[in-house]
Amino acid sequence: MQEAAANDASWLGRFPELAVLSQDDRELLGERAMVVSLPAGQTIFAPGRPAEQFLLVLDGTVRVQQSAASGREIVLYRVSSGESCILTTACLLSQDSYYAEGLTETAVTAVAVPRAAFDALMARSSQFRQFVFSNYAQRIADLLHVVEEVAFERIDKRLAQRLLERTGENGELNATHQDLASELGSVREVISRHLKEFQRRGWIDLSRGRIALVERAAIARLAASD
Amino acid sequence: MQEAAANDASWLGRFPELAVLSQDDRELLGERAMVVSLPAGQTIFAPGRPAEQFLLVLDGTVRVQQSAASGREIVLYRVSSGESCILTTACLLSQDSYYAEGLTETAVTAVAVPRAAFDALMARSSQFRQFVFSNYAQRIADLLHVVEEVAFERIDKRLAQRLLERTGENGELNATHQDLASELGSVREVISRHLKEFQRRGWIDLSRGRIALVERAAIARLAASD
DNA sequence: ACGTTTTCGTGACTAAGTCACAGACGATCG
DNA sequence: CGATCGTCTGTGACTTAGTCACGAAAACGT
Repeated sequence: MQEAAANDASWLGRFPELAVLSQDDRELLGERAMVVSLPAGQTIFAPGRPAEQFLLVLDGTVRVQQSAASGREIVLYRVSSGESCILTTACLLSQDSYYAEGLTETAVTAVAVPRAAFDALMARSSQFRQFVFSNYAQRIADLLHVVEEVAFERIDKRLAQRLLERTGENGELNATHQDLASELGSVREVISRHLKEFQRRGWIDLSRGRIALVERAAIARLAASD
Repeated sequence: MQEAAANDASWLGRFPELAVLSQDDRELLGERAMVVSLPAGQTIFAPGRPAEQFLLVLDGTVRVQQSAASGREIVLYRVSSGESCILTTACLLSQDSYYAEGLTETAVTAVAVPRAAFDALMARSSQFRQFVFSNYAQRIADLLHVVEEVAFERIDKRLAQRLLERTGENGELNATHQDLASELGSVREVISRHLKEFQRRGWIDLSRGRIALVERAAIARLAASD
């Protein structure tokens, strides 16, 4: 059995884009980065709190959302295994931080790269820069997608998309109507009425805090409708 | 009178954050970057078109917007003197580009930094990296702001904000109702009705393609209302 | 002056969000 | 087990936003 060194960097295997780093660069990450574990439901960044490290998620998911003063919320994107929190890091470094916050949705293990090591890698590795920029690009694309949906798409279509995205193998989803409303930046009443209508059409099965897909194909059709 | 060298970099004065670059780095920019002029109304980037250079705007403004299949549009942000187009550069480098496009709103002069020089500077100058990241942060903050507004704010308030933002000294704005609708991701009829109501209250003066603010204070009150 | 194009106005309708309140479910505790 | 309590869901009445269809008015060129 192989023993893991203190500065083990075997987690690098989770990030294919980092596999191309030089031996030196990998060693730097192994030495300076720390694997951290976080429980579910923890706020890992929020407005006003400076972000002092670059996080790479190994397991679990982090939900990044925006909350309005009214209490309404909208999910911007999720960071899951093999992805990074780069965007919000930079965002929170800026002076006027906007109201975005990150929450662990499940228990999360992540690699924390200290600011100094991050900067050193940006300086010496073009592959690392490539990794960082493509991460940025992905997140920006996610944000543009949110803008597009919220500005131009119907709520029933967006709801159908979320139901498909967020149900597991078994076709079930444990979420309240309010949870779904917060995903989409809408309100409970509207979501309840659409869910009711989906149920009336026999597409889903509703019970308290749980939704089961019955006619996945019909939902997919609505989700893909122009 | 001082003669400008072919590799003049006097434009660097427009970017205070780049003033701290070393002499070497400034020379690199002077040698490799090119000042370009673009007419108004030109598409400078669009989905599918690869972005092969990093643009720094010297004069004029670039409007970055998103267009839906339905024809509806929304302005994401504007890039003006002393700012850069960094965000969309990275975004368009990514594989699945979303529908964001950049248009020169006025005639624009800009500095184009080729990809290779950009990469070299990212490698050797921490100040340049700082500049790039703070530019990213600003744009991301802009996008989050758009999400917040479009998801949670009333259209009359957003319209009032835009009227204030986009009127000049003289309190006038040359724009059609459709133009304003495209700013906000809304539709002409809705904007027309709100403008009509503003006029009825004596806040503005309407004529074809032109809006004049009469009661700026009242509009500002609506724009700032919770 | 005439027809053309663009911009603007409006009514009738559908969709989304707000407000207020009632009922229903599920956990917990005597 | 049955009563109680917090959370979740259902619903009606209303406001705001967006859609559709059409027509009128203003600028423009010839």
